[in-house]
Amino acid sequence: MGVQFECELTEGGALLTSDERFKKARADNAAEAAADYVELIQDLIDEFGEARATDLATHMGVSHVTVSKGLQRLVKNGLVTYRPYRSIFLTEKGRDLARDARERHVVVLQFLLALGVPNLVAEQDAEGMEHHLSPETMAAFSKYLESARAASDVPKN
Amino acid sequence: MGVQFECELTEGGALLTSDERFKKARADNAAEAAADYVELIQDLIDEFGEARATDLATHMGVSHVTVSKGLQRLVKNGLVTYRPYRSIFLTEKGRDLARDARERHVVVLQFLLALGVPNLVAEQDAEGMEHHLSPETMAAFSKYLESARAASDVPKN
DNA sequence: TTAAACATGTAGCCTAAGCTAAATATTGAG
DNA sequence: CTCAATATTTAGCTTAGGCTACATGTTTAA
Ligand SMILES: [Mn+2]
Ligand SMILES: [Mn+2]
Ligand SMILES: [Mn+2]
Ligand SMILES: [Mn+2]
Repeated sequence: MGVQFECELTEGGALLTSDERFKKARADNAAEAAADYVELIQDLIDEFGEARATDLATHMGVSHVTVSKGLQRLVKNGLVTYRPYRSIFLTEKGRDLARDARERHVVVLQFLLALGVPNLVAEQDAEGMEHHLSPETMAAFSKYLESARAASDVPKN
Repeated sequence: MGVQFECELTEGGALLTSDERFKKARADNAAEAAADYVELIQDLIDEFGEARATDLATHMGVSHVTVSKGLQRLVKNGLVTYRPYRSIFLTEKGRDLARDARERHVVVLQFLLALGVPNLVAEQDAEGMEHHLSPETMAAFSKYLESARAASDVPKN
């Protein structure tokens, strides 16, 4: 499986590549829910000391039933532990994913703001984009962010 | 339905917003497949004069069965027409969506390249990101692209 | 003109994510 | 201590998007 038919180098350098891009995008989509869950769980823990299913439902705009099933999936995937009617904990793996998710979220958001995108819109776009950024693109965003800060932040010197 | 509980303005300007972001991201994900289909169909028509189901399967890296069902959904949503064993056509609505999808694809890709992201990676990230950009962010990307071009393209003057 | 190769469709299965309605567990006021 | 409010789970349904195996239609080369 994988690149079975190289690239179809369409002379014009046009867009006729192979399946890889699409597969990657689909995989990213599948991982999206998990990342959003653990990120939010960590946020709730940081702000309120604990995360409960109801809070997740409220903040994600889904029913509590959806959250319940979602949590069962997270447990199955080793990202979360919890006992019925108790608060939710992240596993080591869950915390790692949450940290990564938060990092992305912040970088993407700051980047969009630096580009001049209005706050609310930037929040929305970041929520979707954050799941589709390679390390290289993350690095490029960060780099831009730094130079943008350098240019405006310290007009001294 | 919608913003039922305004924003929970967490003093620190932190990330405790409400459900809207997540809902939008989910909707964008749902629309993603359709956009990718019509974009690819238009690309194939432009390059080869027609689009067939097999080609779609090959290029998207899914089985022909998945494409068959996908096409039925597209028909149901008024984006495509086709007769069994014949080539695939976009409706007016389908062409509009394809045009929009291509525009986004190009802008996002060019933007990432301008930021210094390597070609292959940029292709991949663009394939996912392109579905999560508001008009505002698109505009910001375009603007950046123009200024970047102005800075390097015409060193004269 | 017919058989093989190729393209498309159908049957039937799966998982993720969503939902409502209904059952059950926990918490908290009186 | 008990009953109501709140939280959680379960049952059972939906749609999108995948899949394999198999059936059927179309093209093409002998
Ligand atoms: Mn997100
Ligand atoms: Mn996020
Ligand atoms: Mn795409
Ligand atoms: Mn695209």
